[in-house]
Amino acid sequence: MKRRIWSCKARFCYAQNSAIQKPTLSAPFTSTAATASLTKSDGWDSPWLDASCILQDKDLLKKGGPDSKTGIYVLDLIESCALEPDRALFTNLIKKCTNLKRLKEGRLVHAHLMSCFREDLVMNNNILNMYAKCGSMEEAQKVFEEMPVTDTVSWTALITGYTQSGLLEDAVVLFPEMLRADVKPNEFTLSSLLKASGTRHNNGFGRQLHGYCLKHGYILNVYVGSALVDMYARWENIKDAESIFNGLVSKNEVSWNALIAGHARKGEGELALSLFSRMLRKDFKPTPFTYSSIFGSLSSTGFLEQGKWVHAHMIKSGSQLVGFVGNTLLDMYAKSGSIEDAEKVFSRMLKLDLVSWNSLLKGYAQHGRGSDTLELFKRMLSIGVNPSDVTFLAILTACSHVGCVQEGEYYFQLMKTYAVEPQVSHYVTMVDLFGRAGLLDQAERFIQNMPIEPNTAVWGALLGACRMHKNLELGAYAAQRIFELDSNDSGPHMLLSNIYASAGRWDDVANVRSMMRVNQVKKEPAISWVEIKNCVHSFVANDDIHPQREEIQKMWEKVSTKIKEVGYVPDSSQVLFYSNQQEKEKRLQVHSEKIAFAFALLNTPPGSTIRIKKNIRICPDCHSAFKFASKIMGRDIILRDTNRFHHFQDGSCSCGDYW
DNA sequence: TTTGGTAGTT
Repeated sequence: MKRRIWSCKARFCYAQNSAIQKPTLSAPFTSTAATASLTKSDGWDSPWLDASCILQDKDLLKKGGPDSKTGIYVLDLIESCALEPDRALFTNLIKKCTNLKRLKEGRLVHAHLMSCFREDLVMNNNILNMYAKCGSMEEAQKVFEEMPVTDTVSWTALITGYTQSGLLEDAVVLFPEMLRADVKPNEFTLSSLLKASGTRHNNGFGRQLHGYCLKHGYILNVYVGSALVDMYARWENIKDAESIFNGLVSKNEVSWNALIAGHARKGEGELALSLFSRMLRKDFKPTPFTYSSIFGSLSSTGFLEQGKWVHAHMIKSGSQLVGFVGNTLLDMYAKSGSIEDAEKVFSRMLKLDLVSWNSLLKGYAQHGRGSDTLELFKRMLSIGVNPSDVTFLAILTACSHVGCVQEGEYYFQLMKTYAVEPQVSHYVTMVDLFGRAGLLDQAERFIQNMPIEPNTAVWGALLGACRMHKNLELGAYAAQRIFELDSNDSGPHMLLSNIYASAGRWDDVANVRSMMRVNQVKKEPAISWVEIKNCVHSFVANDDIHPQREEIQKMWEKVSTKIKEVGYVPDSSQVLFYSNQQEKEKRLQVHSEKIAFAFALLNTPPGSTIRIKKNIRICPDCHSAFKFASKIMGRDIILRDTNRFHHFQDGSCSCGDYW
């Protein structure tokens, strides 16, 4: 073994130093000068280490050999190649470097190759592909430019390299150049170019490619077909994606996955799910990509039953809880309000990565499980996982959610220790933390001292806190800062209007409302969803077209009477969206989540948990009403609003009123 | 005798 290391060290130095000549065993293996020059010229830490690592890296030896064809190890391959250049062995070796993404070793093999296969088209294509796959596009381009002859494979390898490195423009410009050089693209070239086009904003080129594929019959190829479906789906043009998909002569799992992912990205969970069922009926087997898309699409809708059904399907089909599927499943459970299921997934995952830790941390934080968040964070640090900006956002959210101001400040400082630069979202959370705890002045000072320019979200956090603590003056100031930056958002207008309303300043309320009319600010309707027996029902405030309208009305009146008896006082602000006192008396607004709650009471068995989702932030009045209702009606209520969960149980809420 | 398409936590 020792002999091999030394002899190879010598040859590697030689290879780098004088690549043109044929390598031989008589190379100067003790040449420290050669080693030194390598260190300088190539920027390697130690060429000796790089050379020997190919021999000592058990992983490489295990993965790389013994070779299935020749039965010899990578190590032997290098030796044999150096002694007697052999086409098949060299090809094998460069392919191994490509597959294992071993750029440094690949360079060494390249240096050996230059002496004997300089003019060889296929060998050059192999080398070009190695650099492209290892992500070194400069070297790939250089090899390409120095090749005496190029063919479709060379161009394709280069295009694919640029596409996979995210250098889309570089990939795309090669297509006309290729045609000018009279080299014909094939199905490999086209599928790669279509992939690049899918992530570009310019649709014109993609459509031209589509035309080219139709004209030359490439549409029959399953790779080209799937890439076309994917391209249109990424442009959010699901209609065209679907019609191409339906017209495909040959389809496989990837074609289905491309379309399902298209629906998933648009948050169309039900459509994604119906495609999933169609896929099963046609005897296609879902892959990890399918499950990942489906779980992702269901987590954006936030409902549980259908997600559980797909999870059960995955278990039955024998699919392992691998990598990214585990993470999307965990995230789905956390976002659907079942943090217990998210914990189970976390504990059963074969391999945890940073995303897994962050997902559960975020889940805990959003569910108001402050101490669980911090304990998990400590566990994560103790096993040496490096926290990211996402990790710290979850930690700060947890602190804000449970009102731990000092801890929040501590963790904000801790970010420096881990060299994590605070983003604007971290500042927003800190303002939220101070604001919810009623430390409004401190929140304002924090904003004034920010090293980056505060945006509308930062001022919005302060405005929200002012609404909560009924601070008129500071609220108006924060709102003003927001209107300077963006005068079209309805959220801050409504918050400001509510602040004035709760103080009885009707003139100011009217002013804000007229300002909204002048600026043509439209309020998004508040919608609440509730899932009952696999079916999602949606409600808006003052819903008066629902078939069960009267029963719902009666049920809410019953609940409302009961909770008023034990101390619930409706906040007057809930009716202040109306412009005057008269209108207020004419119509009493019942918020959409209350209607959804009454509907769920009518349609679910006693004792079962009610899960509601709302598209905007829950108001203090509803928060208080649900606390009372959970006790009086004996129901657990899990309510998800814009970014957090409120778990109402026996008269209290998981967020400890830091809503 | 080398080149291709599908998922993504804040």
